[in-house]
Formats: sequence, structure tokens, C-alpha cells
Amino acid sequence: MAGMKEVARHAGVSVSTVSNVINGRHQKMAVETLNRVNEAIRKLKFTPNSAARQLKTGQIKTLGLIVPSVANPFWGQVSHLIETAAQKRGYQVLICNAERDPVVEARYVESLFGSSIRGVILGSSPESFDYLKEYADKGMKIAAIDRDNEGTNGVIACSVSINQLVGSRLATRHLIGLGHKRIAFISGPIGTNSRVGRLAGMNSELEKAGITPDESLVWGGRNVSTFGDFRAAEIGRTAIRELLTLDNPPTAVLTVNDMYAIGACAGARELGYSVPEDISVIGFDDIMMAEVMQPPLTTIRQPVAQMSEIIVSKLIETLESTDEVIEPHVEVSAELIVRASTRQL
Amino acid sequence: MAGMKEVARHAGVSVSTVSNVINGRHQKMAVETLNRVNEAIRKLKFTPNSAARQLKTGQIKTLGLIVPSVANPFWGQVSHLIETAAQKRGYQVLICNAERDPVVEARYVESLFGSSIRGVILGSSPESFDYLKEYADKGMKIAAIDRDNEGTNGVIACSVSINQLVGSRLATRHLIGLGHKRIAFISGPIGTNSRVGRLAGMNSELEKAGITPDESLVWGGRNVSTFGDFRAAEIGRTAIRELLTLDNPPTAVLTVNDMYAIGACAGARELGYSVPEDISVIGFDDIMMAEVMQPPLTTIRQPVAQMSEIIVSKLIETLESTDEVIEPHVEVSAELIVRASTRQL
DNA sequence: ATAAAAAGGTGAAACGTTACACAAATCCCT
DNA sequence: AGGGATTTGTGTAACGTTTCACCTTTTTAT
Repeated sequence: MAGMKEVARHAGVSVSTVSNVINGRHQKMAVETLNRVNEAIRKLKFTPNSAARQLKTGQIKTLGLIVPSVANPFWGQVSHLIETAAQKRGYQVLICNAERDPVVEARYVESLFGSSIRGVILGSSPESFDYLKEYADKGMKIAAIDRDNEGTNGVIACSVSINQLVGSRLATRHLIGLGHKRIAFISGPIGTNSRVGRLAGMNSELEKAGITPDESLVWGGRNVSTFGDFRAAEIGRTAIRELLTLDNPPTAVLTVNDMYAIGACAGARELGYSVPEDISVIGFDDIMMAEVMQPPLTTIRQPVAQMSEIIVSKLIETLESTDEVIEPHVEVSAELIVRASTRQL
Repeated sequence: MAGMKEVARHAGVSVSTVSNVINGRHQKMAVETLNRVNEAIRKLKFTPNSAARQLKTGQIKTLGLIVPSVANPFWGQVSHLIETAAQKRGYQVLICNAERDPVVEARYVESLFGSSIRGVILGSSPESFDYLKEYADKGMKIAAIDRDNEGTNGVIACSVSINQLVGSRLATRHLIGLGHKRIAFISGPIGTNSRVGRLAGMNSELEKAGITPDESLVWGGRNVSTFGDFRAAEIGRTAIRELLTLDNPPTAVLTVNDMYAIGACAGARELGYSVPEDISVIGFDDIMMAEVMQPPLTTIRQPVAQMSEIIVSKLIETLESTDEVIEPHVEVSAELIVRASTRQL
């Protein structure tokens, strides 16, 4: 409530000087003056008014983070990690849940832009980011986690992800090595870059092993688009039901994330199948739950802590430096974590 | 980037008029003028600059939400629900992870206050809120979810929660009805209002059934205080290990939240016990995972959607109306959800 | 001794809104 | 016709910072 004016009066200097102190521009300042100002700041419990500062400078140290849903543990964890990483660098994070809906995402970006925020991290990975081009053109820097920056028409300023193909190849190879030939793929709508990539990775590995991919084994979330990620496990459950009642059911299933895998396990059990005796299940992400569930879930781990650090530092770099960011996309390694939900056929 | 000035010029009116339109003060305004202004707003894609508005009015439509950790699915879900509820009322939500650390919480509140935010929802429920009194005095309205407002020294403006005692009594009665007599209690540090209440509820129900509570059966998170909620399941796992290796181990366990229950199930299995055959486990919260895990978890459901709605509307009411809020604390009902992790002894 | 440069500070306009007191035009009543 | 009400709108001073040109005093070089 005390402003710079009072501080200035207390310290016997001008507001400009106070401003200089606050912003660390004291290279050319008598140390005695500096002390007096700091003293006054302390005594008056002065806190800079961020609205005024923002209005004046047109920018603030806040990043937007748009995720499908923080109610999904994977994104919950990522959100937390990103917040921590940003905070280390003096930035705050505004978390938004967009349910993978481009319209909602655009609305959020609009609102963030209106709040002078110029950096946003996207957790969804649509195939095209055209609906955000308008903001990119206006100066919004958009970062993507979980996809690369190819084919994004310049909308994505920087990105980090595992190599989706490699990830699902790892999973598929594991399953094939276990003797599985009929491998299903469970996903919500396959309309995102990462899902398309993971499916492609599975198919290519299948073919490499001389197995012809069976279209009827890929479950692509028909009629579930409204679920968002809010009831993610539900999708896995529905999917496995349909898959298991097929004439020629799969013996193993690869899901596009761990929540689906957890749902799939539950669904399989409800049908009287047991995991991994009757069907092997392999997830994707390696959320914390994966290790403690029953059976512990075999999965592909994404190094989320590392990814969060990288995307935050890249984005801030983009925001703060004028010259082009080198290496706009960085790829991190996925890792196969073998636990008990998969086994030899 | 177009400001009200341009809009005014385009519509041939003054900025005051534009301001009136934006703020819905068009009761006394020629409809034709109104249309002209709206048209100009649309054409210029004008978005009010929230920094300027905030600077001027000294307030913004943003709520702070401080949770232990959004990486914990329970709080992830609550965050999402609160965000949705706030949005319906035109408010944004700033989510902060404080790991139940009063120092971190106070720092967040300070920072929120510095951003002119005057309403904050606390997810933690310490026994005392004295460390926030300073901000309450300065005018910050603090709401609590998961505890009542008694003994908070006027710091808490409004609150919502289940009746903690009733919740754990429900659970305990269920266990006793199943024939259990040695019932353990698993919790992180029992230093929060809700945990104290839940333990008290269990003990009172035990006594009512003529069972003397056994101190050695309450596991209160010694040496795990640094965990925060980040690896919540780990706590349950550690706890059950110690409990099960006691000379006279429990036959049932009540955990203070579902994540601990999940960890406890995992830990029990690792020791060769199976749930519910060898030990019954009952959780608290009813997170989504509870239903799909194996075995499906018996638990006490908190009506989180309802709680979120209530706390948001109460807080906004507190913020917007001048007179005292009626019924500052509202209590919602906990519900016993019987699934498969508990059974007859 | 003098000019130039460096050091240490200052003044005031702007950023984009809001809100209040006031102005002009029109209407209504007696 | 006169005068108050009513309707519809406007001018402008803040809000609390930042920034940049500029001012004064001291130091240094010649």
C-alpha cells in the first residue's frame, strides 16, 4: 500500500532512484544511497505493484500452461514440475485446463495475451496449430511439450518431447519379444501428433517383425471425444471391453497413456480376464501410480522432470533474448520400464 | 493492442462511453450508440488491458488456490473443479503448490496479495492459521476447503468440509461391523485439523464399540514430513510395512486419504499379504483411481464437486458483498463407498 | 587552468483504464 | 412560456510504475 513515492520521501531521493534500486540498476550509485533506499523499502514493507509495472512495461514474468486436465495425474505432475522450474527462474505459472479443445485453448491464449503474458506452454499436441497462428503472429511465444515443432507453420517457438516412434517401438518390441502377435492399440481420438506417432511406431515395429498390423485392433476413441481427460481411465475400460469381445481378440495391448492402461486392466478384470496371465498391458508415461498399482504396470517412461526443465528454460530464453533460439526442438529419451503387467505368451 | 481511445474514435464517442459499454453500464444509453461502440470493439478486436484496469480499480477477478500438490490426484481434481466453478462466475484461478509448508503458503499469499488478489482458497488445514493473520488483517479473504472455521482466530472468512469425525466414524463402523478389532490409522504428520478430526472419529467409534484404541496402531508419519504430497503413495507403503511387522499387527487399516491407501495396498502385497484376504484397507476421498484399482477401494467419498461449487460461491460472495456472509462454514456429507478392499474378518 | 568525461541523480511524460462531476439536449408539467 | 427533470453523454484527474533525456558535481587528462 506504500508506493515508491513514500519510499522515495523516506529515503530522501527521487522515485527514479527508487525505481533503479528495485530493478537492480545500482552499478552507478553511491552505496550509501543504495542502503538508505533499501532501508526505507524494508521499513515500509514496500512491494512493487505488479499491475502498474506491467502496464508500463507491457510484460510480466508469468508463463501460461495449458494442459488437457490437471485432474489427470500425468498432467498434474507435469504442472507441478513446470511450476517449480519456472519459479527457480523467477517466473510464475498460470495453469489452464482446456480438455484438448482447440476452441477452449484459443480462448485461454486470448485471455493470457490480454493479461500481457507472452509465453505459453501447450500440453496438447494437435496435428496442426493453425488455430493459434493469429497469436503467434501477434507476438505470443508458444512452446509445446509432447510434440516436435515440425509442420507447425512457425507457430511453435520451441518444443520438447520424446521421439514418439521410438517410444512405442520399444513397447512393441518388448511385447513381440514376449511372443505376442496380436497387439492392440488403445487411445482416445487419434488426432494428435503424439498419438499418431505412437501408432505409427507400433505398426512399423510390427511390420519389421513380419506381422501385418490389424486395423480392427486399433481402438481410436470413437464416441468418446467429450470425455476429455477427466475420466481417462473410463476410456481404457470401454476400449478393452470392445477389444476383448472381438472374434479374434488381442493377447496384448499398448495404451497411449497410463491412465488408459489402468482402466484397461480394470475392464479386463471385470470381464474375467486377468492381467498379465490372460492379457499383457503396457502403458505410456510412467506416472507414479504405475508402480503401486496391481499388477505394477510395465510402461514407457517419459522423463517429465527433465522435459519440464528444458521447456521452461527454452521458453524463457526465447522470451528474453532477442536472437533466435538455437535448437528449437529437443528430443529426450523414452525408457522401457518392465514391471508385472506384461508376460511371456 | 488497440486501446479504448481508438475504439472511441472509430465509434465517434468518448472513451468514457466506451468504458461504460465494456462494463455493462448501458442502462441509460441510446441503443444506437451502444451498437456503434460494440461494432467498433468487434472490428478492432479490442481486448481490455487487464493491467490497466487492475491498476485503476485495485482489484481483479482472480482467486488464488493453494493446494498441497496438484501432483496428487485428489488435489488435481479439486483444482480442476474449482477452476471450473470460478470460471462460471467470471473469475480466473491461480493455482499454487505449497506442499503444506506454512512458510511457502505465506509466501504465496504475499505474492498473491502483491498482485492485488483479494481472495484465496486454502487446501491445507493446519490447526492454526495464525501465520496468515497478517494478510487477513490487510484485507485478504481466506477460504478453507477441508476444514471448518473454528479456532482460526477470524482468519478464515468461509469454509466448507465434511464433518471429519462423521467420516471416519462411518469408516470405522464399517470395519467393526466386519468383525475387525485391531484397526490401524495411517496418516502423514497428524498436525492438520482434518487429520486430527479423522483420528478422533475413529477412536470415538472404537470406544463406542468397547474397543480400547491402541496407540501403537496409529502411524503418524514420523520422519516423512519432507515428502509433501508429492510421493503420497510412498507414505502408505512405508506405514503398512511397519504396521504389519508389529508383534500384534492390525487386521484392518483406515488411511487418511486414498493415495496412502493405494500405497498401503502395494506395500502389503510386497510383504506377501493380500488385500482384502489378509488385511482390509479403507481409504478416504474417493478419487477416480479408487474405483479402477485392484482391488477396487472401499473408501469415504468427499463430494468434491459440491464442495468446490460452495467454496467458490461463498468466497466470491464474501468478496463482492459488503455485509457479513451468512453461514460462513458449510458442512457437506461424507459417504461410505463399499468396494472390494475390505471384508469380513 | 581548462575542457572533456564520468559519476550520481532527477523530472515528468507516458502506459490504458475508471469514475466522478458536470454539460447539453430533450421532455414534461403547470 | 418557464423551469425543473430526465436522458445521454463527456472531460479529466488519478492509479503506481518505468524510462529517457537531462542536470550537477566531481574527476581526469592535457
